[in-house]
Amino acid sequence: MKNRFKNKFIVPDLVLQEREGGYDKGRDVYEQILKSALDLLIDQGYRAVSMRRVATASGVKLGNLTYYFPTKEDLVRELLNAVISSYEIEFEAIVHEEDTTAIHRLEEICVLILEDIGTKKTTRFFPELWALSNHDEFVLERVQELYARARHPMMQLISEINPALSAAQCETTALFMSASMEGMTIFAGFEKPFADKMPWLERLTIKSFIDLIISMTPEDLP
Amino acid sequence: MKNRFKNKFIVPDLVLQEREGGYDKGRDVYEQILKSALDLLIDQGYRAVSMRRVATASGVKLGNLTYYFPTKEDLVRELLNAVISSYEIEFEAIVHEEDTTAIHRLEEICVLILEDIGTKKTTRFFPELWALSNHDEFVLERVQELYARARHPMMQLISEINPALSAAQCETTALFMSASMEGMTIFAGFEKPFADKMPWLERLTIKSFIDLIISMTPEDLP
DNA sequence: TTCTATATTTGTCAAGTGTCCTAAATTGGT
DNA sequence: ACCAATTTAGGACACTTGACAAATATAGAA
Repeated sequence: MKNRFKNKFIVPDLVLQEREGGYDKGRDVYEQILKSALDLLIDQGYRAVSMRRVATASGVKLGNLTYYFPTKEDLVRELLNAVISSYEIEFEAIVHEEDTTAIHRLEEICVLILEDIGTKKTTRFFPELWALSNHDEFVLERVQELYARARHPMMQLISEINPALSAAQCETTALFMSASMEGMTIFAGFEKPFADKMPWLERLTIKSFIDLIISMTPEDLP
Repeated sequence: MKNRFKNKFIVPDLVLQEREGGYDKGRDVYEQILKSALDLLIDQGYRAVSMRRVATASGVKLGNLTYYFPTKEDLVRELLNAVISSYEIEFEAIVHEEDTTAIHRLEEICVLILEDIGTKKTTRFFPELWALSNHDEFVLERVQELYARARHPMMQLISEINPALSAAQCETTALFMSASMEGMTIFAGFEKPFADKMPWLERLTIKSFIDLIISMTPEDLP
């Protein structure tokens, strides 16, 4: 339990891959640019993410911004990569906690995901990704890769809870669970109309997921 | 069953409220503009919906477009209204089918929603709405109003299946179900990586929903 | 036909967009 | 202090955007 809190504070909003050359100041500015771009995206949406706005928001001149990110596409891709990486690291941290029963761990994962959905960052960021992914192959692949990594620990636990299920069946079940939880972003995410109902949605989610996994027979799925 | 097909063909993509004055040709152009704007939104995303693109796509001069829609906001609001209205009409049609058991009707509603999610129009349109609703109060309210209408028939059937549940409990359960299904847009929607898995997601959805409703006790929710 | 409401065209405006280029300033190791 | 690599600043280009105005054309009832 303490670890969860720890993770929430340790994992930053952005995780950037180290550059090769460059001075120290350059890396600071690089990070500040992405941070400002993320703030802009979260607070005002993708429309507000223009080279000039990112420049002024990060206290950098436009010409200098194009030095770090020659094209807007470069900027956006690096931003998405950095943000998505932060989630991947967060999930990685959960996988390495092995203390209680499979059911309890699965419950913990669901709670963590659903509480993350209530976050401003997640509520604002992911719908933008979903919209972008409809017309941008790169975004689609990157997002689906993230979700695939999130499903992985769930699959293992599902298999552990109900060993009668095949790998494919566990995969489909994890997909169902993940999709089911993501959908709550729109209704009970940050400042959404049913944000106050999230605790009850969590209970329903866990109850129905556990019941489903336990009661599922190999005949229910191929 | 035949009615479902019938509805799919009868309900148009756009439902526009009748104007007061104006010539016949004016109404045709008005409709053509919204149709082109929708195509643009679906095929290329919200970024592509500019006054000029809509004008050329609909074969109308820019000046003439601003005659029908003085501002872009007017155009977008009318477009959303027209599209969302079409879904509301679709749901209205389902409510008035009263033939079989409550469980069977609930299953039918879920199947219809999930199959609609596989549609190109729905897969492309709603994520744009979700993203817009994060920074546009009008869009948020309009979308939530649509979902509220969609939950209404579900609530009634839930109450019929498990009469022990209170109205608030039915409401929360319907919210859970709706959110759960909407989330599948991102994974198994039109041309999404798991679009071929949709039939199995449907089975899991229905099984888990029915099991949840039946097994739920008044102590599970407030 | 005549006439008015309706529809259409053409052109313009200021503001914003992404991208590029060149010169200057700064950094940090030698 | 020197110097090359790195960072910054400023300006410019071609283009798109939303909004507006004035002139013209068309519809359809009188």
